Amino acid sequence: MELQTETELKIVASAEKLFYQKGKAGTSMQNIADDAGINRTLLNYYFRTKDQLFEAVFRKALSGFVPLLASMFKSDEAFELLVPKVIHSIIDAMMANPQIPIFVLQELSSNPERMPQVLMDMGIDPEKVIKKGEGQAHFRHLIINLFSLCIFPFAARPVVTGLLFNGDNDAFVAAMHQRKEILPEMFLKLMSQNQ
Amino acid sequence: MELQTETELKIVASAEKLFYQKGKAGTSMQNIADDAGINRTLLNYYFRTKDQLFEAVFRKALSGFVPLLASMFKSDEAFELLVPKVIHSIIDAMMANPQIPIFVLQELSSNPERMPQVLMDMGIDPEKVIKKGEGQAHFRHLIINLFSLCIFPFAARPVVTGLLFNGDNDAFVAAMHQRKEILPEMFLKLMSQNQ
DNA sequence: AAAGCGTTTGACGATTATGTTAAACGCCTT
DNA sequence: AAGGCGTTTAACATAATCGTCAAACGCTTT
Repeated sequence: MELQTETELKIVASAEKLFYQKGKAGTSMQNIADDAGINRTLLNYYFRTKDQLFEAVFRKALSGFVPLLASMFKSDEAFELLVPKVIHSIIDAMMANPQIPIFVLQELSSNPERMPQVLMDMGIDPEKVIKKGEGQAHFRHLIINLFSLCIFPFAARPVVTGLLFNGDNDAFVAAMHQRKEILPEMFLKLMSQNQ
Repeated sequence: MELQTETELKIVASAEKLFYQKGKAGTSMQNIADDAGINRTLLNYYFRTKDQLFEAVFRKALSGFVPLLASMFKSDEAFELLVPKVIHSIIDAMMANPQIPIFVLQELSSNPERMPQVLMDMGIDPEKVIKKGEGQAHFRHLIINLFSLCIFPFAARPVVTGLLFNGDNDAFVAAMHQRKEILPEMFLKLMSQNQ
């Protein structure tokens, strides 16, 4: 890995901000350059093409979650102990970067052919994931539930805030903090249904 | 409402398909015209501008869910009776149009200032929604849970399919059908935790 | 057959986006 | 002070996008 120059960092920061907000096609190289306060040609100097710049941003966005997923599927801990930790980690990650889920999901939805590569990068073997859950009834649904409950509120943030919190963003944030404490209990209840 | 000509219907169909897939900025008028097999100028003839065409598509996308949400918040039925029905309706709606959640959420995330207008269109008064749930502990979290559990799997479809179903789309669909039966029970368990 | 009307088409103009190139700049080394 | 190297800049070439307009088309009405 090469050392990153200051301009390079500014570029990535602005590119993240704008790509997250308006998407790849909705953001021009000029937009990014303006936001970073630099000449547009510098983007090409450092990243060659828009595609490559986007790729860098996309990979960085993924890199924040890969360890979370990976730890989940590689750990030897029992589900009951693992779940509360995972919930905390995921929600904390979401609070830090609330725009990432929509960004990543939209990109993967547009280009689902990316998935195999993404799984590779994550170092996750789907076969093993499935094997790990063979003991637990409705294993797949439980995994889906776990991530749904943690991630969706952020993906649907404007709707949730508008509908349930009267547009009050602070209230939303507070609720998400509270959620970290409530969810594990709820989730374990939900797991036990078929035993 | 005016009667819709055949070309108009073709335009909307192609616009939906492409906007859903690649977003507003990622889709050109030419793309839509090509997909519809017509001359590009016709898009302007029928919808004046790209913005207006997009608006038509966005509203139509919303219109599929508005009644679901509205019925949820307007019904007099007890939560316990309402929930299973709502779960069925939402998942059925998702199966019919799996791309809509990402599309709508991405648009609302990019332009959250749309929310008030959207709520207006839905004929929903947030104040009343909140009042309705005052009796139930963690009311807001339960609402969030309900929609998370139903909608998120579709928003994250490529990830879910890749990670849990080995890329087998039919398996995903089957699991979502199964989910309609499983979720109500799970959810009601989850609700009862604080009583 | 001519006129009229809504629909469709091709061509145009203005704007914007991307990537390349060659020159300018700044700084460090010799 | 001169040369060298990485960085930054301005200008250019190419292609794509969007909206408009006037002409062509097709079908019905007179």
